[in-house]
Amino acid sequence: MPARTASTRSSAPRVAPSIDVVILAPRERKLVVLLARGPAKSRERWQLPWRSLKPDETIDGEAVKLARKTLGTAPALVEQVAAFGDGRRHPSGAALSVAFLALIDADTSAGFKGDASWFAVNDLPPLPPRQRGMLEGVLTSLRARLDQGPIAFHLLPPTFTLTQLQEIYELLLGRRLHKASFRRSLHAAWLVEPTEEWRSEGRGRPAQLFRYAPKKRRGGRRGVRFGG
Amino acid sequence: MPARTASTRSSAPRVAPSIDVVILAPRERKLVVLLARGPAKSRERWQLPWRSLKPDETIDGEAVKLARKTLGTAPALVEQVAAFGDGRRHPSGAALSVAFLALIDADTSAGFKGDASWFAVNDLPPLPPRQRGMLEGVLTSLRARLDQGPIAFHLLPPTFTLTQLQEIYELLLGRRLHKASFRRSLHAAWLVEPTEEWRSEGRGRPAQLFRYAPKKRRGGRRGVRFGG
DNA sequence: GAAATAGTGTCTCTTAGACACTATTTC
DNA sequence: GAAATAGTGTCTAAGAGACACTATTTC
Repeated sequence: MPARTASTRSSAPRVAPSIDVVILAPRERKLVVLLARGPAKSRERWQLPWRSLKPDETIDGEAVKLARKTLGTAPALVEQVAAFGDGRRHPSGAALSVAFLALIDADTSAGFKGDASWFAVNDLPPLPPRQRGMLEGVLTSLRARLDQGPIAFHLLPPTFTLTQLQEIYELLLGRRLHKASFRRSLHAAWLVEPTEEWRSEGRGRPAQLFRYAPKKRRGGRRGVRFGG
Repeated sequence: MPARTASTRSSAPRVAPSIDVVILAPRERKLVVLLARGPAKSRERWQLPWRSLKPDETIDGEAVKLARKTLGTAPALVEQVAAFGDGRRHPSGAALSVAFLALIDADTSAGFKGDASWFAVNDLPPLPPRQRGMLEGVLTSLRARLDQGPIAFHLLPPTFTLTQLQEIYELLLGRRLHKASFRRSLHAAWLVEPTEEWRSEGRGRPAQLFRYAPKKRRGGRRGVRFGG
């Protein structure tokens, strides 16, 4: 394992890796992502928020700072997804970019005022090619991790109705879920607890508000899934 | 989104990101990882195989080359896991390292001759701290992805017995599985097909050999899992 | 025949999904 | 009362795990 010196034989200049954040929120039954305006010289008008990594910085720390700076608030969750070092173009010119997922709830995102704008993930403006791939990768990873941990709760305010929670799952999974079955599974997982409050939203019976409150009761895993 | 120039305000020198591979194989009911000797000056005698990324290189391409060079053969699978840019020490001195998983079957790994050596993942020599974290991360990710796709098959030769397959799953999951249930699930997933061959391994009834042959019959997804 | 390993049939229990219902609100 | 939304009870079907069995080999 030779300890390579940082020689620059190659034609391309050495550029520090970039950190890119995909900031997501639910909005009117759509997933929306926060995009920032690119500099005037850039080919694409909109870009994922990014910055270059300097030596001595940790990627997770810088990703949190970048998300907070773009958003004006701290997101409910910031998590690394993957590195992208294909040959595709990135505004930084870096050979390597690290994609981060950040989640924020609808209420907080609605209060957002800043340079950046929200776009539905199904209806996006052109993005630099590598960022396009990063966004796809983040969404795929988000769906895959949905059943691994309680990430969906980060897209909701502290208290929420069970219908809201189910809508988040339906949004992320892209399919309808069975109401009674969804609630039974939720009950069995001991992830939420009811509050004393009820919310009346227009006509129809008011819904009880719940809060995320995981109990330690972890049932033994069952079965082996052979995913295609 | 300022397009930063590669200024070097910081005290630390700019070092290109590293690419590190975790090459795994099954061996006598243990998972083993291939470690290379570090250079004389390095603190740890053994290291994950790594190299520095040069501009214009794609990380996936270079990871495959690195795995092939270390192993002498092409691994059955090479897949990116995550970037590690915590402050921990890496032999390259890089601020950022990208971890790759590589899998190879027992037969091929047994034929390996080279500078590197195999170590059981439960009984490892000291590694550079960041590499230690990378190895843990790769193993965690491998377990999590087991039910997402048929990665376990990459740890087996082209034909194998169902008992071998089950042992791989038990190795990766760290728990015993129920034989009849395992086979029923496997049958339902249409992932393997029997060959005409049978293998007699010492005493006991010979086992039929199977090969990996996924059929497109994908049943509709069921259920929502609320992972803790 | 004993020991060892491969492979299967049946029962039970859990749970996802369907269906149909009750409950509580606004209009 | 009609419409709309929240929440529940029961049945069914799939599948995971236990148990016990049969099958085929070596010694």
